[in-house]
Amino acid sequence: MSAIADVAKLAGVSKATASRALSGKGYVAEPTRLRVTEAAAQIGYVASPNAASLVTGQTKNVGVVIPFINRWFFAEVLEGIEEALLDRGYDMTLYNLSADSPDRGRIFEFFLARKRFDGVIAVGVEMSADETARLHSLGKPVVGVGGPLPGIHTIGIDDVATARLATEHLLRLGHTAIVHIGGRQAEQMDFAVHGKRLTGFLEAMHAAGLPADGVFETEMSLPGGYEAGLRVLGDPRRPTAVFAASDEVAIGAIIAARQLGILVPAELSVIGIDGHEYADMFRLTTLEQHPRSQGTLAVELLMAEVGASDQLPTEPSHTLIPVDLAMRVSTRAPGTSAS
Amino acid sequence: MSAIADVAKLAGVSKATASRALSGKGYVAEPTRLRVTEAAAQIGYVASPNAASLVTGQTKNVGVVIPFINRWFFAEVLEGIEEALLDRGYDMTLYNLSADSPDRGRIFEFFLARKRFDGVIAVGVEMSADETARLHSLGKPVVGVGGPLPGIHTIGIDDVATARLATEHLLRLGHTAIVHIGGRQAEQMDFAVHGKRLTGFLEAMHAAGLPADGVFETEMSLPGGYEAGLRVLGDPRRPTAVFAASDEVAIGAIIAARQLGILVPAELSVIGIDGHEYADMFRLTTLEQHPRSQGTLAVELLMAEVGASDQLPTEPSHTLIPVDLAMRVSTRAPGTSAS
DNA sequence: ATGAAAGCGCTAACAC
DNA sequence: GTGTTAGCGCTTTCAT
Repeated sequence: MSAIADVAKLAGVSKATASRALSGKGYVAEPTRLRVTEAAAQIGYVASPNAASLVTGQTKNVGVVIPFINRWFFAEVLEGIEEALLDRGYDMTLYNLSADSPDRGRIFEFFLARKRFDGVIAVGVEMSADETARLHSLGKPVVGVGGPLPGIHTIGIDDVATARLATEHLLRLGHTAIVHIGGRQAEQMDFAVHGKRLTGFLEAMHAAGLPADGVFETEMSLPGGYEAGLRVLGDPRRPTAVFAASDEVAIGAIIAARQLGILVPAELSVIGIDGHEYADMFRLTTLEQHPRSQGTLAVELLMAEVGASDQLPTEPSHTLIPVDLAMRVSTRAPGTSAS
Repeated sequence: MSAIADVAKLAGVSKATASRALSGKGYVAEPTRLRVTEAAAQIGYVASPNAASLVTGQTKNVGVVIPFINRWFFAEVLEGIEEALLDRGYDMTLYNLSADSPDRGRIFEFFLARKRFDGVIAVGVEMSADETARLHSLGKPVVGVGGPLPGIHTIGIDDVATARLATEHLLRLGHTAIVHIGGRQAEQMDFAVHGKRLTGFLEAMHAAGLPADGVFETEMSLPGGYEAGLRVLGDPRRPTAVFAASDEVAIGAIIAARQLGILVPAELSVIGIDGHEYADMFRLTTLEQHPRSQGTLAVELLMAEVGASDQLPTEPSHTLIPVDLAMRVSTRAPGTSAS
């Protein structure tokens, strides 16, 4: 006998009434509702989401596709999503989609095709037209975090503008020997993040009439920043400031600087992008991009679409998260020491 | 019409045969099987796991309960689990169970009660007798990572022994002024990890006939290690070696050391526990505890139980992951400089 | 080796 | 307001 039948019997009502009482949908007399909820509590009844999904089509589950778990920005977005989802009674199913792994195909063709979710959040995943089409054909809403994606609602920062902002901050302090350490252009992340941040840097330098020949490529990670930092700063004609394409790269570079006996920020200003919680510790200036809130916002966007699935789809938009210079600014004018 | 009915019609067989052909269970003539799989491929058929679960009770989904996503050890375990699960065609549903948040109750009483999974992996979560009982009553296998849990299979490292090993390594190098930086005893993590690692330290110091009064408590994180590092190393009578209760604390301490102009490892040896991938960069000696493999192993254990659910339950065991001194040893004898 | 029919646990029409 | 009935899409006896 189905579980809800037990509840119904115990409360002396029909399954239908029990269902209505428990789900809050449809008319149920208050005393009846009470008897049912009590009966449910007594047996410890929890509805089988499978059975419910089968008939309603709603799964109370959201799929998240993400390329990394163990990278600060992504982990943070994930925590934001998870918390927001939990609040709404949703489960989160995680698909760790390594950039160009052979699993990518399987995830789209098999895992996602199972439609175990009411919607999908793609974090930092640039989907091909084919992939978005496939997702759309499932008839489930999709939102993206990280960059514009044709046909779906997305949020993210303006990478070019952010990079320009960071560079301009250094310029404003009087730095002229500025170097950019960024991800390798040959191994772009999705949404060409490496390229966009480089572009912003170049734009700012050109606008200031400065040569922009100080561009160093490395892996977009802490060890990558470290490695590049050693290269950049080992040279006696080293720059007075570094704009790193991510906080992780920036921190790696700072570690390298200290390794070489260079004081940060007294002898070298470093600025990154992310608003990393460790920035203070490393004396790092960073631009705040609120990864946690990006996760929360993505959930809100998705929920709006989940609820309004029968409405006309609104024009897909790309919402830009405002990026601001974090309070913990510790960059200095060149040659300046203590604050 | 149900999707499998479409496949069946296209292949000219009954739903039952189509199901058998697709699932591989039951007798199907080879040519028939072929016709069915082709038909399925043609329509792009993927079985609805909801409907299947409803009748089989199998969900092809595993729930993971974990206190942090954004901490290196946990993120790494998670990636290991996710990969192993994906290989087996399983989905992973994540429950981010913050230590003592009010959500904890909700997760056990509501989310987990929904039984959307064939099993649960609890990572670094010490469950109360009540909680394990509740989980058991769902009739789904559970395995734990991090410490022994009564009644279920678990894996983890021997925290006391590992801490002793780390301390002994420093003693063997000739250090006598050794300090322990660990998590606050008042805010234990689950499984009393802080306490156990402290115990191992004290045991080794006592065995060596040394006073063990150098114990500093802080938050078990990178900033925590930094803060404690400043305290410990600011004192002119500073130690020659630090045993940190985790790599994150160790790295924080090293950052503090460099901030204070102390060279690591030339002037200060630091040892941690985790086998953190960033250890090299920080010149950190660390004990390898293979977090990724712990995730993989947990999945293997769980799968064994999922498959053999009708067998007699084997006696729950706690498997100790061997911990070894990572190759990247850079600790030094006191007062020693370059290698 | 294949098909017909029952039913997993629930919700949604539709009657009353 | 409440009960009756008919499925949701699949797997699984049980016949054949």
